[in-house]
Amino acid sequence: MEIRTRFAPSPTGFLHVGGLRTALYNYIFSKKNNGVFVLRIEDTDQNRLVENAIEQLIKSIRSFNLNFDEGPDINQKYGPYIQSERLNIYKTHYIDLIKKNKAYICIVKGNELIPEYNLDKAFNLMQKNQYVVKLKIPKNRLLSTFDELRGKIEFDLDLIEDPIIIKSDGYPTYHFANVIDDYLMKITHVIRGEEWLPSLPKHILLYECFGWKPPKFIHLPLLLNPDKSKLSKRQGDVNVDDFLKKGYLKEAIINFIALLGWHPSDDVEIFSYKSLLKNFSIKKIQKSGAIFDIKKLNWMNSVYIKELELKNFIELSEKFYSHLNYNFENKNKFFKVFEFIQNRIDRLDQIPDFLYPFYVDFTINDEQLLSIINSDISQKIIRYWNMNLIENHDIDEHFVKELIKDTGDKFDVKGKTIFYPLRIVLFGKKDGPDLFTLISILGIEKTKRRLMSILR
RNA sequence: GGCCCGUUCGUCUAGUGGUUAGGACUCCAGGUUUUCAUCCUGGCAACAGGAGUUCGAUUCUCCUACGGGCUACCA
Repeated sequence: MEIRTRFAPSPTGFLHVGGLRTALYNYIFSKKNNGVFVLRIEDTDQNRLVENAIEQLIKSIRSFNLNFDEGPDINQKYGPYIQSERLNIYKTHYIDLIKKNKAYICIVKGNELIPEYNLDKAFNLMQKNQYVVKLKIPKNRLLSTFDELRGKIEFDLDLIEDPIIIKSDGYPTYHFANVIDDYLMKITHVIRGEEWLPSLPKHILLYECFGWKPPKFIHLPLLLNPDKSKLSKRQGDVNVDDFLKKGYLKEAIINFIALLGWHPSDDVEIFSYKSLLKNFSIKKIQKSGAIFDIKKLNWMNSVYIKELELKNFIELSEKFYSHLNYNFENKNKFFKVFEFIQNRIDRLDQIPDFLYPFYVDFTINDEQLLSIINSDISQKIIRYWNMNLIENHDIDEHFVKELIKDTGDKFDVKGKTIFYPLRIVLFGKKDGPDLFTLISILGIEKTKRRLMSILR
């Protein structure tokens, strides 16, 4: 049988990292099995709709290459794929349930819901009254169901109240729409968040009422805040767009969230799409929640950044530096700068800070740095370098190394005593690129200008 | 409160009826880099607790504790 999975977000905002992980697992599982991945929009709460959210969601999902085979804008095989466009489908189904006595209506009177169990009366009242539809939960029954990860789960139905399946505005609730659609869209595996586990018996019961075979259920462990509560805004970013804006690479994000709740048997940490596809297995999904640890993401992101070809790195960085009005005409310098940067950042939004000293004639204000460059020995060293760096001479790595050695011999100093003042003057910081790199990026003219500018 | 789910280093996790309980991130130390970062090496650090089953339990069962989720005309 063809494997069919779905991702079914509500258009209440941007794509959430938890949502992205759910989408990813659904996608990978279907693709691994040569199956079909479906996108369905669950917009049955008219109060929480956010403008353009559907477009945004679709854009985000596609930008991570989680290409769905069926969805609102592609391949309408079992469409429409937007729930608000399926109201008539839900209607025939709930009418069916009422007729079968599996559901009943309640007339809305102010804050009260008054049930009407008599069929004739009910259909009559429905003509000119506001009503909701409730599912009848059988009493005195233990419902036994199954989650592929957790095994058998039992629920005492006496503890569950009759849930509303159709709201008074005519829209279905999640519980109802979700079951109807998963069935009609021939979904074989429902992979969704653990927060749905408590309502599983309602869903199973609905399948029963219609006489349908339910799909397999896999309830994913939750993504957690550092304090172990369900991942939310307030304690950091949750929108994938925010991560993109900070310069996390898509591949790194995918890799990282894939490992939040899943890991194969070996010690590998870095996974491409291909290896994810190859290694993924539902059996290896974790049961307990996973804290979203930004430090590990940062590390992983830096790994992905370092692996990039310089050309690709520059290309991906474009929107993080293009707004700066620096003169990037000197391509040789430009490449050298980025080569240097690539090894030192873990997020692309850190690029401007590193670009700054190379492209802007900064002044040094920090007390500590000033006191270093103003010391007698520093001034002597800087003057010595200014004398020895001569334009039109070949200033290569060897030359700079020799000059460092000379300086050490001449002034009887070494290490930081030499490097700090020079680097502060040329780069604005004690630490950073080695002197040869620095000089070769700045060029001899600018190097000398910076050296001279602080000479007393 | 009730119901459901969960519990291996601080974090993400591997693993097994008998292991020195493995890896990664973080942190620390050393080396390389006459700075820093990178890189390399090493180190710290975990089976929630109690019963039971068993020759032997981190692993199987039960209980407790703790954590989380759900408990809407939201998903």
